[in-house]
Amino acid sequence: MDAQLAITISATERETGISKDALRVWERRYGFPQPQRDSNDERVYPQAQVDKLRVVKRLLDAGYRPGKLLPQSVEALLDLDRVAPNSRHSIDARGMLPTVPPGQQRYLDLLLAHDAAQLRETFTRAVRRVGLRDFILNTVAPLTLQVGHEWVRGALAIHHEHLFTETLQAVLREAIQAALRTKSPKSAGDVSRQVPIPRVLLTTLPYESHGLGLLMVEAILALHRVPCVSLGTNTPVANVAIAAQAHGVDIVALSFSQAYPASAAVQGLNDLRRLLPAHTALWAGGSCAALHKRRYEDVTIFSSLLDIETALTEWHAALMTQAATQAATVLAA
Amino acid sequence: MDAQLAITISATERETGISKDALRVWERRYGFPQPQRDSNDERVYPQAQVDKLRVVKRLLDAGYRPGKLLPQSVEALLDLDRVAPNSRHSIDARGMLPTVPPGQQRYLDLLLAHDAAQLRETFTRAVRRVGLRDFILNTVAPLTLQVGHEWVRGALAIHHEHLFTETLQAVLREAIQAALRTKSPKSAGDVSRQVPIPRVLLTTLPYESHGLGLLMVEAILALHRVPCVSLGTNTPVANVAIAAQAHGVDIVALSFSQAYPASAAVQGLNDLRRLLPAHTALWAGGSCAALHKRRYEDVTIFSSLLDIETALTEWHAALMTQAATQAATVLAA
DNA sequence: TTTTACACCTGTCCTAGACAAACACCCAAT
DNA sequence: ATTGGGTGTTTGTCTAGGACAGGTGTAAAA
Repeated sequence: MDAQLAITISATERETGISKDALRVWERRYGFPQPQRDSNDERVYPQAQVDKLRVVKRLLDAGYRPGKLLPQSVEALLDLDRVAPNSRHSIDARGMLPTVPPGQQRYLDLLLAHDAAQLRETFTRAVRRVGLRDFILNTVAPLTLQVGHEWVRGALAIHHEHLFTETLQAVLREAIQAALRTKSPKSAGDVSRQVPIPRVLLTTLPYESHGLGLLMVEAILALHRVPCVSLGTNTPVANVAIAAQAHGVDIVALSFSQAYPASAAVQGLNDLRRLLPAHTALWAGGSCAALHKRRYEDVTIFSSLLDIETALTEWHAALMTQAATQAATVLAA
Repeated sequence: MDAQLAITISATERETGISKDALRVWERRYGFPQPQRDSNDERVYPQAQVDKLRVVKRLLDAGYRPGKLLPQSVEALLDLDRVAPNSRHSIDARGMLPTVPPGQQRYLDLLLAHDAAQLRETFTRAVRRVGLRDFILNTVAPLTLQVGHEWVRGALAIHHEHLFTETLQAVLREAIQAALRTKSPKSAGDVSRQVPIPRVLLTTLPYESHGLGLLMVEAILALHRVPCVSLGTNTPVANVAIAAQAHGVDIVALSFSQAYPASAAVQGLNDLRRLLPAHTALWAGGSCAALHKRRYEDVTIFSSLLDIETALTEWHAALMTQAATQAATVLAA
């Protein structure tokens, strides 16, 4: 039974997202993890250690450092995750909150009950009731954080998270299509009246396979009648730049989840900014810590989905100014 | 310029799917790849070598062996890919064909032209014209293979493939919803009349992030009024088993792409079969070589999407037999 | 023709050391 | 009180070659 629950170093890497190299060097330096050995003298990680590693990974992503975390017990770590985290280390405390907002408990219950049909139905009804915009801002965004939190806590298993993602993906895609099909934007008294519509390319960089963020952005933009070209997840930086030029887009928007490696985010954004033409705007959002710690040259950082709408109006304003300047130049000449 | 096109060993692993360990050991044993070194004496792979590695990977997945491939030149390798491959080594020759079927060239052209809107529109029209079933069997399935082939050849870039996948995903999801919404199955004179509908769980095992196969299966099943619970991609074996029981499904269906590591497929399928209750059927399909080479106990292997419909009628037949036997037993008692 | 035995091929794991980049911290200067 | 520039520490990833289990192909035996 114990042997059944112990897994190889490869499997541990896959399940925790911690590299084999890191697992070995932690063992050497901090004494944890301390895997058993099988008959070939190869590392075998018991379930309990894998569970602790998952919590460690979560806290690392929140900005804590390995030296502080690894010597501690699981209980102490879970306390860190429960308690409001060190403000120096964490930007976004929402995912850490122990209390479940009342409106969300219903979804979590359906998820726990594996009621796929009902879950989907409830999502669809919620979209109809409160509208796509409120649904995303007040339901999807916080619920996604909550599900991630419950998974680390052990309250939800991976397949719950998968079901959640898959169901929500289907609902959002349907809602996006419906929003774009609406011919006359009567109720949407916003920036889209007769002004030029920006062309947007949407994707994530390599190692980022979390695609819900992209769909949320796509949905918000669809409400403003901005259709997107989405490349899905895991697009290499060089290819993002090539695709941006080929599609002739005005804006490239990237999404980074909480678990995205900070160094890759920084380098990816800077590289991409260099590869893109100056007139192409670069937007980046998501709960990755590196986004909000660093400063970037000519990259717009979003800390909330609401910022998209602000940025959209700013983009229009910049375009107007530019057009006015050009007109003035022409007149002066 | 040369430096710009050279990448680290991590990036090479990511772009080719060949592990760092394998890259180093190939260099030691076969003399290829032979990366340059940067100022820190670390490996730096020029673009040309990465390109060759991609072709090598493709041929490895098709059943060739490293010892035969690595000493050869790129040109020789591309010839291997062009010519009909060794029948001992390859099960599915369709992906290797150099000729592009006439109906597909249109899609490839749109993809090359980055015309996302038109591509989607053309797909949608094709579904309406020939129906979802024919669309999948005659267009999506072969086109997916073709796109993979063109990518290895270098005719398509990664972002083309991403756009293809994303667009098709949206179209298929919409079509699936439409198929399920159709209340009365007038035209579909098939197995679904009053007979019990099997509950199906759909997913892929870890390291398999190719989700189009799942959507194709989901669509075919939707046409037979079989709704699926899909967990998306990359679900650990243990969690598939737990989810299958939690959802109370009759069938677990897995998809394996051509690049899926053979050993993982064999072990994953056998492990899963052991973890699932005997009355739960296990289906596996896709162009992974290991599926068709090995024999499995009580696992149904699909070599074509058409097999799904056969298996569905067989499932019903088995159910009837079982019910009849039970009834007979009751009468006898 | 099918089966068994043996040799070779091949990817992943191992150890242990080195180092660059990121981080934490302190102090001086604005 | 905040900013800027040190300095020392922390930390992930790279390096090397060796070892080995399991897969593959081939040749001999049934």
